Formats: sequence, structure tokens, C-alpha cells
Amino acid sequence: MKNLRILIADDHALVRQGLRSVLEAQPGWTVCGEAENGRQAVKLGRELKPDIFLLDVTMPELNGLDATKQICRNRPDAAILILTMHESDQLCADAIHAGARGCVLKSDSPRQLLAAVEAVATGKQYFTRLIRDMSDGHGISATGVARVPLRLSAREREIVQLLAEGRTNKEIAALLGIAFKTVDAHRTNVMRRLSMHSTAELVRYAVRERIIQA
Amino acid sequence: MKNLRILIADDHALVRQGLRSVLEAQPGWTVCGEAENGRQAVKLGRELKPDIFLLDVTMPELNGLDATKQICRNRPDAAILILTMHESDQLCADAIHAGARGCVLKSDSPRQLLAAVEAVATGKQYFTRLIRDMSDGHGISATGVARVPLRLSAREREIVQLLAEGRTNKEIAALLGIAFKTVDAHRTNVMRRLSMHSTAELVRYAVRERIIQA
DNA sequence: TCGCGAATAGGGTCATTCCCTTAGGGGAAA
DNA sequence: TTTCCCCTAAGGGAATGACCCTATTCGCGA
Repeated sequence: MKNLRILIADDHALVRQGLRSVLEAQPGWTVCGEAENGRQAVKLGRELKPDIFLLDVTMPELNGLDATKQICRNRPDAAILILTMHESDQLCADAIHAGARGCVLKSDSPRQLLAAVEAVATGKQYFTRLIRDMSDGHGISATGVARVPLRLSAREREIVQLLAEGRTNKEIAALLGIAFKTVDAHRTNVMRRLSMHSTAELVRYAVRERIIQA
Repeated sequence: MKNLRILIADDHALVRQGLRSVLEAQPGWTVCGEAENGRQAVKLGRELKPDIFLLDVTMPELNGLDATKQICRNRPDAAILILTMHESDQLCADAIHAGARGCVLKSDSPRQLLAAVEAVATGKQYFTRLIRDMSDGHGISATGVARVPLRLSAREREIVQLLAEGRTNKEIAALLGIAFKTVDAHRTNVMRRLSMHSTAELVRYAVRERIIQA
């Protein structure tokens, strides 16, 4: 692996320290700067011209996604890796749209972070989503490289919302004027696609994806 | 400074790595174990008997404050330092009440973390923010009508957390080493007191009350 | 035109939730 | 000591959810 200069941005100093210690353990890799918000990251990016940007999503003043957009305008070839606490399909989609090449979780292992940095440095994409059972084969490969973030159809979204609001299949069927079994089918489909096994997980998904408010 | 053995608990691997690199840079200090949730921290604490516990607040299965209470029962002399993302007077008060000796923010500098560890190791307290005077009334509404705060007991909160994480009564019973019917009783009690009628509502409650993260 | 996927509907089976009642022991507070 | 709350536990029963199937209709786009 060639030499790499990396800029890290996270509002938590202790997290920055963790990232630095993981990244600088690789020969040839250096953390050329630290930012504690998105605005600082954009500014330092112009000055230091790093090879890689590693940006936390939630930062004061300017968040990671908006920072990504600005950095992409300044430096279209920049390799930007988004760092997030919660896994979210919507976030992955937003990150791609903003111009990021990848997405890593704070709960991922140092090894996964290194793999992600190496991937985006060589022009590839890297998304550490859990590997999901997607029968169309357009899902996520075993290497963690994603093609298409998972999306729900409008109907599925509607039903997930009602489920997450605490309604039963039967109530939803009555509300929507469809059969109980149809509601059950939608629920089953969604849960299988998302690799979930309980209502609780579905509710948390709905909150994460802003389908409902907690 | 004498030798110190430290146990760290945080659900984010990259944060653990950061804490480790900061702590182990001190001569004589070692991180003797890592836990990714509160339950694991309690278990490892019994086995490894560390001098210091460094516990994140928000963790799956068992949060840092409830873990603190359990560790204090096992090892009354343990020095427990709470790690949190958001600064909050209420949290500091809760941490003291649970038995912690200090509170550090993830946005604090490595230097502050080291100072905090050194303080609690020598029997002192360390809080990065002052604690608000908590003498003002609790449980009485503005109209003067005594209101039951609908607070959950520690055991109930523990079970609500596990339920909201998607576990079944049976799984929780196995995890806590109690009877399935006891878990069911706790769940039923909580839901009746909170006027809830479904798991979904319970999950949303848990998210609102920050018992779990979405 | 053909194929695909979404939405609809119905079949069955087994596990789980939800709600009721009752009850003993322990600890804290009065 | 007595009272009260919490944790523990159990039995029973109705309702619901979780997870398998297959199948038809419809609209969109290759």
C-alpha cells in the first residue's frame, strides 16, 4: 500500500485518538489533520489536501454529509469515508448522494476500518452494512461492498409505520381496507429483507429511518 | 503513579481502541479487558478484578449506570468512571447515585481522561461538569397534585431494555437466570402501569426515555 | 410483447404475547 | 413490628405474531 495522508473529523476527541492510533499503525499512513466539526474539515481539507477524508456524520456547525458535499465541490477526486454510529439504509443512500465512497460504523473493528480506507483509496466503494439476504443478487457482497441500499416500497413504508405505531395486523387491515393476510405478507417480506425477527427491531428501524418519531 | 489495571466497556470497537491507546500510553497502566455491553462488563469485572472500570452510558443489554449498580454490589471499593457523549447534570447525578466516582465526556481530551482516571484511582471524584443542585422537588406537579412519576425499578428497566432490543421473554429469562413467568410478570406490570398494549409502544417508550438507542 | 416485481389474497403451524389471578420472601420505611 | 413495594414464581387461556407455502392481478419498462 502506498503512502496515505488522512484527515479525520469527529467532535469527540477520544474517538479521534482511537482512529489515529488505528490508522497510524499502518506503515506509510499518516493522519495529517484533525477536525472537530464539518466546517473545520472543509477548511483543513483545502489547506492540507489529504488523500482520504474520514468524516463523522453528527458534528456541530456542519455535519458530515453537508461537509462531504462541499469537499466534493472543492476536490472532486477526494476519497471520502463516512463514519456513523447507527446503521441506516437511508444514511448510506444519503452518503452516496453527497459524494462519499463508503460508510463505516463506530462499532466496526479496526480491521474493517482499515479495509474501508484501503478500498476508497483505490477508488472502490465500501459499505459495512450487515450482509442481507437479497434474492435479486444486487445486495451486498461478502467483502462488504454495497451496490444498492435497501429501500421499502411506498406500501411497505406505510405498513411499517402503522406497525411501529403499535397497531396490530388486524387493525391495519381494517384501516387500509385490505385483508389481514396481505398485511402479514408485507410485514413478512420487509422483515425478511431487513433480516429482522421481531416487532421491536422493526420499531427501532422505523425510528432510525425517521418513518416514525419515538 | 502505581500500576493500574483498567476494564473498558463501550459498544463501539473504535472507541475502545481509542481509550486503550490513550490509557496504555501511561507507564504501568494496562487495559486488562474490553466489554461491549454492561452485562459483559459486570462479568469480566468479577473475573479480572480491575482497579478501574471505565463504562460508557449507552450500551446494549445493560447500560452503564445499571452496570455500575451491579458492580458496586459485587465490589464496593471499585473505582468506576462513567463515559458519556452528552453533558448532562441529570446524568452526573444519576451516575453518583449509582455509585460512580466520576464522569468524562467523549469530547474531552485524552489529558482530561487521564486526569479523571488518576483521580478516581486515588479515591477522589472527578466530574468534567458541575452537578446541579438536586434539592428541588420530584414527583409533584405544578398544580400541587402529587403525581406518581411512573418510574421503573432497576429490574424493570433492565427488562424493558432487553425487550426493546428485540429479545423474547424466554431469551431474557435465560439471560437473567430467572423464570420465564417472572419476565412476563415484569413486562405485564410495566405495560399496565404505562397504559400500553403492545411491544411497539414499549420500544418507542424505551427510545424516548433513552433506555435504548434507536 | 415479455418479464418482472409490487400488491393482493389465502393456506397452515407453531411460538409468543398479553392479560388475569394468586403467592412467598426480602428489604426499606413507618 | 407492621406495612408496603419489589422481585420472584406459577397456571391458564385467548389472541396475535412469526414464518412457511402458493397464486392471481396489474402496471411498468426492457
